[in-house]
Parts: sequence; structure tokens; C-alpha cells
Amino acid sequence: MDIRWETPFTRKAKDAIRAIPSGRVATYGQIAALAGRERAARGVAWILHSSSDTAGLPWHRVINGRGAISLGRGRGFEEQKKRLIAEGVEVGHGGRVDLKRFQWEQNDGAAGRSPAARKYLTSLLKGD
DNA sequence: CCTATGACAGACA
DNA sequence: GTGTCTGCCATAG
Repeated sequence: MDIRWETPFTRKAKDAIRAIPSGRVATYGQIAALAGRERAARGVAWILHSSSDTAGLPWHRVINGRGAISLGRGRGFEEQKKRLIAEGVEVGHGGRVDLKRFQWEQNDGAAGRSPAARKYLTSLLKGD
């Protein structure tokens, strides 16, 4: 399956995803809300899993409301984890991410990479 | 119009 | 914490 037409919803959702800063994550529900459909988290998931063309979309910054990677092992989990870590997002056991520290908050002027991500990234570059 | 399919979320045991 | 159930929504046939 693949997305054939852009609808207002898919367009807004993709825009919202593109707006997530590196080093931060957003939940499916969060993206849905930004797209104007607070309860359309499944719709957001649908867009991502049915898009053969995710190039240019920071899809790896979208995780579920429980703060975990929703992709299954061998179905993109490893790739998503790798990409997040490369941006400074700590991914623990089971693909867990601490939303308190890494979730994107459009308000409070918390734009850009989170302090936690900057710190983690620095430690990674330092070699641990 | 109706049914099926999710990379969901919340509630609850 | 885990497992299950239910509601939700966009989109495909």
C-alpha cells in the first residue's frame, strides 16, 4: 500500500513531523493534534507505515505515547534506534526514550536539540 | 455504503 | 510493571 494523494490531514501531519527538531521526539498523538485531529494517532501511524517514500521525513523522531519505538525488531526498530542515538536521543532497553527529557515541546521555546540530547551527544563523541 | 487494517492511546485488571 | 479491551481515525478495497 502507498499514499497516492495528499489530503489536508496527511499534508499537515507531514509538516508537523518535519518540524520536529533533531534530538527531540514527538508522539503519534502529538503529531495528530498538530495536524488538527487530536485523536487521529492511528491515522498518523498509517501515513508512516504506508509511505514508501519517507525520504526527507524525520520519521524516526515519532514514537508512541508510552515513550517507546513502535516498530518491531527486524521491521525498522534497529534503524530508528540508530538514527535517534545519532542525534543524541538516549534509547534504552526495548526502545525506551525518556519523554520528560526528549519530547518536543512546541511551546516553552524549547526549540532545537534538547539539553539532554546535547549532553548525551557530547559524551558519545568523546567516546563514552 | 460497508469492511478491513494499522509504527495509536487510554482505561483497567 | 504487563496483558487485554475498547474507542478512535484515515485510508484502501
